[in-house]
Amino acid sequence: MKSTIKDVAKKAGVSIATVSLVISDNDRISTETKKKVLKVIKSLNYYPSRSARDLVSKKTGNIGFILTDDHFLRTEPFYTRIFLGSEFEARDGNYYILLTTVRSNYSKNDPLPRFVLDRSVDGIIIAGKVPNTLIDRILEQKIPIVFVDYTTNANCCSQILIDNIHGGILATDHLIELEHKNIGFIGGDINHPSISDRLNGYKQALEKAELNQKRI
Amino acid sequence: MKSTIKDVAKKAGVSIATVSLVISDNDRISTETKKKVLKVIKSLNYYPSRSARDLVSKKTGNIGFILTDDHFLRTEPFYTRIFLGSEFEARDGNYYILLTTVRSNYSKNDPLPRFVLDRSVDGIIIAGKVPNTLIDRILEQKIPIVFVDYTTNANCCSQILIDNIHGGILATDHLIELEHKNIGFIGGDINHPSISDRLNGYKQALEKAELNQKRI
DNA sequence: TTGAAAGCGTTACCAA
DNA sequence: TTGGTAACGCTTTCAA
Repeated sequence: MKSTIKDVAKKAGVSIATVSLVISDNDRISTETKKKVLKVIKSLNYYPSRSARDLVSKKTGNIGFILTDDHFLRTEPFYTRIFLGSEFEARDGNYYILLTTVRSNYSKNDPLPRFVLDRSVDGIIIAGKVPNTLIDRILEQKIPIVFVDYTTNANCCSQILIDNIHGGILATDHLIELEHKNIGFIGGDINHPSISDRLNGYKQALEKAELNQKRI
Repeated sequence: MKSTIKDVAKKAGVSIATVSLVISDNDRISTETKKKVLKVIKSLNYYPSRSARDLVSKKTGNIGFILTDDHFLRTEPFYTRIFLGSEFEARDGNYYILLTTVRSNYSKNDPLPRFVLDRSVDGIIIAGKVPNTLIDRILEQKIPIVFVDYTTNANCCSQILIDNIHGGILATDHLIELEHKNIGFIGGDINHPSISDRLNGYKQALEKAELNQKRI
């Protein structure tokens, strides 16, 4: 049976309030009691119940992570890496990540991710391009969003972006320096800001070099 | 502000007990009240609080998912697919998946995944080969495990396996039928049951065909 | 520095 | 068929 804060309190001979304070590392607890309680906690292998804690603190301790299924299944595990990185950081902050994929052709009638419906997350990370309808509907729910590698005109949210324009310039410049004359551009979904930015950088570099440009 | 079961009860003119019964679709509620309550629920955009629910029901509504980081980051998104599939099914059952990766060289001193420490999951899925130390330590905590594409001698748990031996036979047979004479075998970690099984199938097929075998 | 007790939003039991 | 209420495990005032 999992031990509760009561068990700890009883065994340590203090009140549950004290135990709670020790757990939150409150400074108005004497070093002595703190030490004592801590020892009992360890001996009982006690961990606070997340649900009880969440219930009173009105937090969920979860962060939602949304990407489209095709992004996630890409052979190039770019988004998988971002997901993993998020998980690492979340762990540090004592958060869990709830991942869900949505169809890239998400439509108005598709249901919202469950964690937004039942408010199981304190905030949401959106990685890569997702349908705008979805974003709007989440925004309606007043859940904070952070974008990674995607930008939307809604200037609602923090965005973590790559300098794709500069990347495009650098890549193209490199080829120009090698004295290549016919430099093409292969991109994916041109509607994705990252791709169009790279194309942009590519064009800028070419213009600067006054070369012909060819687009594949 | 998120509405609670109390708000629903008040607006519907019933007790919270009744609302709770309606939510769990209990049959001893008259169709009439049920309809009424359901309408209020919708109008209030009410969703039960997960933490409150978990607290009393002593469930977490979460399933842990463990794999090693290198498995997850593989270019071939095999395990990513398994993860996604699990997520789909979990969704159906109103569960969330908590994913965590562990280092493939997990050692005794590394911490257990947080969700096992604080018991944030009702059960765990382990995909692919993970260190045995880890498995043992989870088992100690009496958390149910299901293995996917990995088997351990501990016959503690359900296991979902691929018939790799037969797969190895099929592949080798195919090449034999094409009259190839020098058939090699390229595998990954030979300690992974899946790989050694395939090698096994390969050998069996060769023996049956009385060919020389070569191993790369 | 510590403790008592209210309250968080549910579920489940027992009455009505 | 419905309602009252204890209980879940914790945090957080307010007192002591």
